[in-house]
Amino acid sequence: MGDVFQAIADPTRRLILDELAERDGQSLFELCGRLAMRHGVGLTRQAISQHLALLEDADLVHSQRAGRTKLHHLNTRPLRGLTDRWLHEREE
Amino acid sequence: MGDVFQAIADPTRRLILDELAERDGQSLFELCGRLAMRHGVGLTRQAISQHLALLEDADLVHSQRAGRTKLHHLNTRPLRGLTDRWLHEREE
DNA sequence: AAGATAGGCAAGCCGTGACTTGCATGTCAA
DNA sequence: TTGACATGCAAGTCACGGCTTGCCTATCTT
Repeated sequence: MGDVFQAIADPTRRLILDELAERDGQSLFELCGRLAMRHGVGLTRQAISQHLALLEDADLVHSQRAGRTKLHHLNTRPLRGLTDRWLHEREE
Repeated sequence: MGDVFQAIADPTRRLILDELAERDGQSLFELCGRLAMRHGVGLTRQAISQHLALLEDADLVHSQRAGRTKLHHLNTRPLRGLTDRWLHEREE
């Protein structure tokens, strides 16, 4: 299981999470298109694919195959309480 | 101003934040010692110093000079609501 | 003033991460 | 079955990040 902190360290990966938060269950091609149109991302399909693999490894994205396409779903559970480790200390 | 996500991506920097959360206002030498003793960090003083500079650049650490020593203080404000960007979308 | 202490600056090494290119695999339509 | 479409795999390039080494500056003590 990959490191969540490292997964969200990359700006492109944060944009991917943004996109999935707005429209869940997108395919790889769909994501490439929308990232290019709406966020000015000029990356290759493979680049996005590798980012998705890393996000999956960090359990931030779940995938589900549907024929020859692969739908990607956002999983926000690893994000909940991520920073509590430091915020809670200040409340005492 | 540096990127907060990138700042907390490094495990050593997260340990530094842990240390400052537990005991605020430590000097560089103090941090080096406690990181070595309590967390098994075997890094040079310069390495820790560079991590601190990056944390300061991300506004996660404030520093204050006291004579020839420099005290470091944790600033958790940039951490508050860091992940709301994705968590809020799911609540609608 | 001189030595010791706390920290800063700069250059260099080295591994890793981001990205591309090229080819292979699998699935759907005609 | 054949061609087009969606994705996966692997190798290679390239730049950046983390770390070290060496030297310099500033402050306190005696």
